[in-house]
Amino acid sequence: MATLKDVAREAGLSVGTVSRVLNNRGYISDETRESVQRAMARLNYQPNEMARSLSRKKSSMIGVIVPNIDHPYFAKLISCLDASARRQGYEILLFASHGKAEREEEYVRLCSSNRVAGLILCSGDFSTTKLRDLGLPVIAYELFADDSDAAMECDNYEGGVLAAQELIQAGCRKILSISGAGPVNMPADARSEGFLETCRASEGVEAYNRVCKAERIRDLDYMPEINAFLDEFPDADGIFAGSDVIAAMVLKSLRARSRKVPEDVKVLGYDDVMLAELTDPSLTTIHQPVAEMADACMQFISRAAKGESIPVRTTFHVRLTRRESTATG
Amino acid sequence: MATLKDVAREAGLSVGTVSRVLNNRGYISDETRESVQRAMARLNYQPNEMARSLSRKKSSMIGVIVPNIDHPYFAKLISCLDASARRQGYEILLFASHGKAEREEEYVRLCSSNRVAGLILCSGDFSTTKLRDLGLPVIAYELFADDSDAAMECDNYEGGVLAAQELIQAGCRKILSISGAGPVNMPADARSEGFLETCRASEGVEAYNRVCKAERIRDLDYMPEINAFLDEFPDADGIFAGSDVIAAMVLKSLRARSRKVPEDVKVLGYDDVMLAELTDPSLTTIHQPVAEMADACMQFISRAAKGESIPVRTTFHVRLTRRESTATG
DNA sequence: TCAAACATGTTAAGCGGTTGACATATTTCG
DNA sequence: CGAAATATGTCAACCGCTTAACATGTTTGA
Repeated sequence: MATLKDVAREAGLSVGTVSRVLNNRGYISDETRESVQRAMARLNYQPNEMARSLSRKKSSMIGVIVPNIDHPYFAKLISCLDASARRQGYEILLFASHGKAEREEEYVRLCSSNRVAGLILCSGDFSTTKLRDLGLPVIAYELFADDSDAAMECDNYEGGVLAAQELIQAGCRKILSISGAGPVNMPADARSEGFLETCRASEGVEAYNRVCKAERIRDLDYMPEINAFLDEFPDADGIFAGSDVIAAMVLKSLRARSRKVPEDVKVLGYDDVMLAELTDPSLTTIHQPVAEMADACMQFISRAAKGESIPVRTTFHVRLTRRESTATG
Repeated sequence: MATLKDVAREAGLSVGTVSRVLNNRGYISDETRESVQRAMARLNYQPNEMARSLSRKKSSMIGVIVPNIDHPYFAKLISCLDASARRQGYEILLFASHGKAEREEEYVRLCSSNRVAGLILCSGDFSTTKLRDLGLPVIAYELFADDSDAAMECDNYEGGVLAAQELIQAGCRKILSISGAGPVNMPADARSEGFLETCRASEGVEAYNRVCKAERIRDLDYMPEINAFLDEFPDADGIFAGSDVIAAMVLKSLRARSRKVPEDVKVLGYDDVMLAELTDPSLTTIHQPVAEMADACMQFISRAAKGESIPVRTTFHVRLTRRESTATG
């Protein structure tokens, strides 16, 4: 594979000049620039990014650690991160922790070893981890990490409140919240808080809370627990699910119980992923502005790389997207 | 950030010895090994992978190019690739082409620039591209690339045949195939071939074929075309969808038309992703052994890296997973 | 006309780790 | 006992690119 030196020889110029063309630095005549570009084309030259990164002491990769790639929410998030990354000239180095703390740590180490330009953590609890030592911008996406450079969140409490209001307005009086806890505390836990507090503040509304086991994030098999919860509350007339995936499974479980949605019981999801439109009935859900959040992550990393300071915490509003699963009348 | 030299100084040893410990090479006493490890721990040393890669002229990253990360099938594929990659000590550098040829080329270039250890192409048509020049193992996953080191496929024709047999056995006589073409020719096109040929070889069965526009892969919004196709064939009693996503949308469209599945019309998907279990009715679908295929990809890259030769084409069987959408009686 | 600005070259150090050549000890064991 | 195996050190080249320092021209323009 051709090197800078080869290109310089081919173009009859010095490596310095060729490097200047490559990096758009210093004075270069159009003529020289073109001559260099032609030489590069002739040799099919591809600059060695490893060497450049080594020299610059920073790569153009962004580490992304999620619990599960296969989960529609994270798939959507990764997709948005990818789009924003490309726009800023970054690439994505992807890792799935499957909710295991030791993997999360290992992947952080790996990213650090690869001298990524930034790290986006979407999995785990780093509230006690010394992330500052890494010497690179770290963004905590919907998780606790006191030591991160920036926390990126939705207003989860608000989401819970919106969900509760919707169900109550739709006439539900015995409401069950089924959330899929992470293996650790996370901002998303505030959803059920907001939800339950709103329910409890409401006259004549009973609200219950059930949480699926943390390890479900690995294979997304929430069904056994959902079935158990629905057995426990066979007469609930409103269900708030912690994600659209859980909501879809709730629909399935209710179907098996011949309970009609939304007639007998209303269901509300969270995330607003494609799945929410494809279920029958389609899911009313709390929409998270994932694309905007992903873009903000990348912008922040880009700015942090330039030495600019970035907000320590950024919170986005969520909104309710109404579909069939909470329809009335 | 500490370097090898720092570690050597800290441990009172030479860089050569430390490097030997790091790479598990040559003679090292347990005592020295531990002393080095302690020094590394004290300094919180993280080997610089850029430098190692530069030296070794190869990174431990695998480039993966897919059309769309958000598509459940590709999300599943990426998830499996990630799992296998980690097992072999590789990381994943991920790119979404959104079906655009110029991006595919750019990403191949980027991977090459990053000197990835291998490249897995799951998007595009590289049948005329000179991939050999890249000097790295390239795997064509369900796409045409004559110049790749290995083609990884399912028996798509078989999938079409299985689908046709299922619908015909279930009593369908006017059958429509709706596939989501890629922007280019791809092995998956054989699905509808196998399907149509099987239908046409069957007495009294009418079969039609409709293809969604290529660019739908970008936003996965197949609905307008699905609606048009179902308007065109309002009395079809069997529908074979090119993916579970399309099948789920077909279900939705049929629902709006008050056509009961499976009573009035049977629907069959492809891929067997989580979505297939969550729709109502759940989807009979053609199961692809994605995990096995992903693992084979990584194994091959690993072997190719050792200079071993790998099969130029590997084809996996598919199988039918029967659920509610084709139930009879 | 003369200092900037422009254009290019040469040289060399540095990024951090790998690797091989070669030198020296000390152990081990047949 | 002496050769082989073990254990470590020194040194230097190399991977491919960046960058700064410094030199040397050629244009420009006030």
